Order: sequence, then C-alpha cells, then structure tokens
Amino acid sequence: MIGCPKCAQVGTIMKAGYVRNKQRYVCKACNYFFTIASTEEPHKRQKSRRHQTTIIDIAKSVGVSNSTVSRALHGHADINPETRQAILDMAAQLDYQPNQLAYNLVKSRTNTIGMIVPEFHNRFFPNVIMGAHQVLTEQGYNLTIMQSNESFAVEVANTKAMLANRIDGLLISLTQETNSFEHLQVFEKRGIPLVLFNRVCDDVHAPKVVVNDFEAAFMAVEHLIKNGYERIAHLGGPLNLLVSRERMKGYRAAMEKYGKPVEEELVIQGMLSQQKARIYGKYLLDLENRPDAIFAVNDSAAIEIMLMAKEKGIRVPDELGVVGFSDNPESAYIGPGLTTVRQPTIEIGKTTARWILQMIDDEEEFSDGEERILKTELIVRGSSLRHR
Amino acid sequence: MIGCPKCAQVGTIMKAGYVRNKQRYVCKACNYFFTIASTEEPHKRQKSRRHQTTIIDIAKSVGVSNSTVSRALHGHADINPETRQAILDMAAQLDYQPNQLAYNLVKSRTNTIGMIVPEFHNRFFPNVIMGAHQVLTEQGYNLTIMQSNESFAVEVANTKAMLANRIDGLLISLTQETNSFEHLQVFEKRGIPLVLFNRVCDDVHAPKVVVNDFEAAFMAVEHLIKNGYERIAHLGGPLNLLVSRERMKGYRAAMEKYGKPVEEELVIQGMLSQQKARIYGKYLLDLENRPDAIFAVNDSAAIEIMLMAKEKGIRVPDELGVVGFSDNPESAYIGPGLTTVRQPTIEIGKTTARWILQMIDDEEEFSDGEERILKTELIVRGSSLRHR
DNA sequence: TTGTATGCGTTATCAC
DNA sequence: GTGATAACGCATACAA
Repeated sequence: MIGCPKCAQVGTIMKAGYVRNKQRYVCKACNYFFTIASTEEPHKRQKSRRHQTTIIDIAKSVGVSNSTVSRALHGHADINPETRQAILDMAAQLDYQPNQLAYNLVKSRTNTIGMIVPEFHNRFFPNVIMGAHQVLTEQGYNLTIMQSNESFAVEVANTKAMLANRIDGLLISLTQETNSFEHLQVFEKRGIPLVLFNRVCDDVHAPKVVVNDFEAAFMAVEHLIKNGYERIAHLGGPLNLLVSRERMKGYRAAMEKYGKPVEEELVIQGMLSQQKARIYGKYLLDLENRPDAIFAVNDSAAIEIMLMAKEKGIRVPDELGVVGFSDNPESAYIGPGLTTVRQPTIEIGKTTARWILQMIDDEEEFSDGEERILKTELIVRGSSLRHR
Repeated sequence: MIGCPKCAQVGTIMKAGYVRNKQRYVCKACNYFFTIASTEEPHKRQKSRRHQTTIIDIAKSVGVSNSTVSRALHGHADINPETRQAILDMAAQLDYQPNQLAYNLVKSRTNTIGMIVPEFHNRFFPNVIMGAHQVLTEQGYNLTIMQSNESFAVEVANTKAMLANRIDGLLISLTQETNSFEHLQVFEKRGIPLVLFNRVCDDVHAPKVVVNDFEAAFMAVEHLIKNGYERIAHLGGPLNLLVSRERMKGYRAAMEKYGKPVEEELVIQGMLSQQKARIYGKYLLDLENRPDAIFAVNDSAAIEIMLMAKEKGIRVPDELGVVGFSDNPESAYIGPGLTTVRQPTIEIGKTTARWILQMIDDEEEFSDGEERILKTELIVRGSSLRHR
C-alpha cells in the first residue's frame, strides 16, 4: 500500500492511468496526482515473448527520436547522412521489419488491390490474375485474391472482408448466382475504386472490362454456317450472366442474318457445370431430328459433347460440327481439335489492373458504366471443318 | 490576426500544437498559452472527404463511450440490451464498416494466411489454392495469394511483404531459382508458422507437404518396363528442385531394379519451360539410337514429346512410350491419351492449410522438418500401352 | 536537422 | 453496465 507524497495519507490512493510508461495515481484526499516508475513490470515494451522491433527500439538504441528514424527509413531529405546511416545500420542489426498494418492505418491506404473471382476451375481466371498481378506489382501494389466459389453469400462475405481490410480498389467477376448488388454499390458510395470484369452487370456504376461476346458468338456461328452446317444448336449458359445473354444474342443474330430459322428446341439455357453439360448434350444428341452442329457456351461443354458424340458413334465434324468458347488447353488436343473462341485473358487482367490504378491516381469519378471491350479470336480447328 | 487574450498584443502569437482538437497558441510577449476552438477547420475528424465512420462516431451519436460501442459490436456480455440495440442500429444507420487494420494492429494478428506460389501456368497451384482456401475460410481465415513468377527476387520480396503485413502464417512453394533460404529462416526466427509444399527444401526447419515423387517415378518407369520398353529416357527437371531429384532417383531405382542400364545420354536434367522441352525432346528423338520410351518430369514436356513424335512420324505408343507427371487436363485428350501421375492437388492444399492452422492453435514448436507425404496415382492411358 | 506531440481506429484494463 | 485511457506501430505538422 502506497501513501500520498503530499498529504502522506494511506488508503486514499487510486490508479489514474499511465503517463510515459509510469503508473499514475491520484490521492482522493488531497486530489494530488503523481506517478511512480513501474519497477517490476516495465509495462509493455519488450514484454511479449515475441516482441517485434519497432522504430522506437531503433530510436532508443541510436539515441534519436522516432520521427528521425521514420524519416531515415523512408529516405526523406533533410537528414544528417551520419544519423541516417547509423539508423539504417541499427535497423539491420535489430532485424527491423516495418509493420505495414500500422503504416496502413496511419496512411489509411494499403497499397493493396483486391480481386474476387468465382472459380479456379478453368484457366480463365488464373490467367486474368497473372495479367493483373504483373501490372500491379510493377506499380508497387499487392494483389489479394479471394474466391467466391460461385456462391453469392461467399461473394458478399468477401467484399465485406475486402472493405474491412481497406483495400485501395477491387476487381471483381461475379458469381452465377449474383442477382443483387448492394454489396457492390457500397464501394461506389464510399468512393472505393471498383472494376468489374468478365462477369459484369449493369446495376452498378463502375467500369467494366469484357470481351466482345456478341460478336464472337456471331462469328462462331457464322463460321459454322459457312462450313455448311444448317441446323445449329446453342448450348448456352445461365441467363443471369451477361456473357451468356450476349453469346445467345450473337447466336440468334447470326442465324437470322443467314436466314436459318432458330428452332427453339435446339436452344438451351442452363448452368455451366459439367454434369449439366452432359445432360443437355445427351438431350440434343438424342433428339429425333438432331442438330448438325452445336455452338456451346464454353469449351468444357463442347468437349463433353464431343466425347458423347464419340460414344454414340456420331462423327465430328462430318455429322456434327462443334464450336466452343474460351480455348481451354485441352481443346487443342482433343479429337480433331475443338474450334473455339480465344479470349485475351492476360490482357483482360492487365486492362482491369491498369484501369483501377488510373482510378486511384486520378481520383477519377465513377464513370457511368463505361466499358472496355477486348477482342476475341476464333481459333479454327477440326471440329467445325466438314470434309465435303 | 489574433490578439493575446491576456496582454492583448497582436503579432506576438504563434501556434503551439493542438489540445483536444483545438489549436493551441502562445503569446511570445507574455508567454501565455491559450487555445481556440478551430472553427473553420475542425481539425481531423470528419475532415477528409472520405471519412469512414468509426466507433467513435457511433459513440457520439448514441451518447455512450467508445468502449461500450466496441463491446456492443462484439457481442460481449455485460451490456444493457437496449444500449446495445441502439448502438447496433446506429452502426447500421451510419453504414459502419469495422476497420480491420486497426483491429489487427491492436491484436497483432491478422487472421490471414499468406500463400506464395511460383506460377499459375498449370492447374497444379490453382488446385492447391482451392484446397487451402476451402479449409481456411471454414476456419475464418483469409487467404492472401502472391505469385513469385519463378523468380527468386520476387519470392524474397513477397516474403517481406507477407512479413510486413503480419500474416499469421505462410504457405510457400519455392521457385526454381531458390537456392538460399534466409528469407524463410526469418519466419522461424520470429516464430511465424511456415509450411512448405511441393517445391520444398531441407534447409529450413518447417513442416513440408509433398507427394511421393520417388515412388511415383519408380512406378511410372516400372510401368513402362512392364509394358516392354527397354531403353527408357528421362527428361528431368532442374536439379535444385527436390521434386526433380526425387523423380530422377525413382527413375534410376526402377531401371536398376529391372536390370536396365541407365544410358547417361538418355538422361537429361534441365529447366521446365516449354521451349526447353522442345529442345531436349528434339535431341532425344534425333539420337542415332533413340530411346523407345521417355519418362518426362511433367505433362507439358511429355506432350511436347508426343507432338514432336507425331511430326517426325514416330508412332506413340508403338515406337515410343511416353509417361508424364501431374495429369494436366489436356493429357486426357491428346493423341492416344497420355499416361501420367496424378497428384492429389486439392488434398495438398487442404493438408498444408490444416497443418498451419494447427501450428497457430497449438503454438506448436517448429518441427524438425517433419514431412507429410501424400499419395499419387498412376493414370494409365494409351501413350504407354504398346500393341504387341 | 531533429524532437514533440498528436492522430490513425481498435481493444482491453481498470476504476467506478 | 459504462467510461476513461493506454496501448498497437507508425507518420507527420510544427516547433525548436
């Protein structure tokens, strides 16, 4: 029990916070404040087993203030080269590792861009990541990747986490399920740059990077038509995905342009899973009056079709033309080769990354849904070249 | 120009810091300190255009202290249900988003696991990521992915960034170039959990998750031998990769076991690029006395071999058996099908993730290089089945 | 050129 | 049940 240094009373003393690592007390009797150097417990500093050395440690060791250390570490001007060197040496000696968390907190920016992708199953998103990663690292940004796993709930959770972690910008490609967009509109509201790519939507005011799905689909179908196919089916993706809708439109437009009637029983709109592809494929191939060509919304589906055709003894491309979308690696190697649409995946990544950096630098206003449309390329292989 | 409230002089006033958000001044004439509520500029708070609402804002609005708000937000006990609800409502109304940075700083943990992979070119790492991601998100952890791009320098930079961002643990697969390991030993020194996978090394005391490369290679070569191939070449990877060395050993062991002499001109050790694969493949196929089978260190190389064989009119599998490693998606579709070794990629990811979580929870000591070895599976396809 | 003091947004300790 | 206030580690405006 301690007594008051002023009125010498005992039992009237209570703690009153800390001052410079010393316990501060107040005497209730005489209202006198005083401190006592906390002897047995040097409060925090160096307390925890795993104390990470901080700039304060360096400052103490060198005998300067923490601000000087901070300046030295950041190569600010106006600093004595000798102190500076001493600080740098001490930092190395103490194995100093800057704490990015503290830095970010005080700067309220993280130099980190977030990216949310729906899946890692195909080459598409890994490639986009590679492209974005390259641009971002060149500019000194980190890239944090999350995966929504085609689940709306996970996507929302991911955006929340990104927000909480105060990323400087978000690149996102939506899930198949995503039909509501509040979780994205938050970014707009808070002025955090946002760029959508590939799986985009019209309900959020943010730049979008896409490919010319409509044109690509149009060209793919046109290619089939020019190769003599007449009754072309379309195995499409879920209609809440813009890309599916665009490809569907492209299909219909091409059919119309060349005067081919679209038989609705040959047009399917569904999910993208492999299982579904098999089911729809079977349906199409088992039709009494089966199509002589199929334009599939992606390569996985197209490949399923080709495998089933083989099982059923239907010859590709003579009895059945097939065109896919995306140019998966296996498409070059299967059967007679799968004709498909190649997407500039790396370029998509680079473009989205450049755009968001620009938004950050320019503090550019959210554009009213501006779109950048990258060009695809039709890769013609055996599956669509009928031997006449 | 303001005058001194005490001596009423003007022009003797200078700023002297802030006190409770008020500008503090001192009169140089009479040495009197005083403050003036900064009217036009309420200092910080709400100053920045993009002020994020904080718990303090909530506290003020509700009329309680920030500690109460903090407790309410975290569902602590001992809080009046009404105040609690009021706080929650206000939080929603003000669109409060917790600042993870501040949270992390004070807790000095981030709930984030870092992962560094050398490349995104093959399916391997994306799959590992999927596995790890699943386990980590289930346990409430975030996963931050970085890519070293097969560059040692980038790898070192990445580990530094991870360190700076105070991740709670690191999962890493090394680059082909990595021959020194100080950047990893730092983790050990600082007690940050570290797990190596796939591309591991013996120079750092950390758990490793690998597959049975030796056995797998042994079985692959054994399979070729049992299918009647005699002079089996090995197109190996760079020897500083442990996986390459193990596969090489497995190859040699199998050859030895079955009394096949290893002809050193049929054994190549090199880098993994596609270009190199073509060069080495050409060398092997152009040999005067060319091998009748090739065991390649990965599928990309094996596929290059198959393509070149086709170009040269060498029939696979009759004139040349080929076995790869990894089971890339295209391997199932090429030519007669590529026999290969399937790695449990998803499981690798899950295992590394589980392990690092365990290390975090148990504060487990760094094990002395303990290893977990997952099983591979030989996928037999046409490329190794000679028609006798 | 260097030091002082304050703030970034939270949590946690302790007094009440 | 609630309120002060000290950290967390760093940057920086001002003062010196």
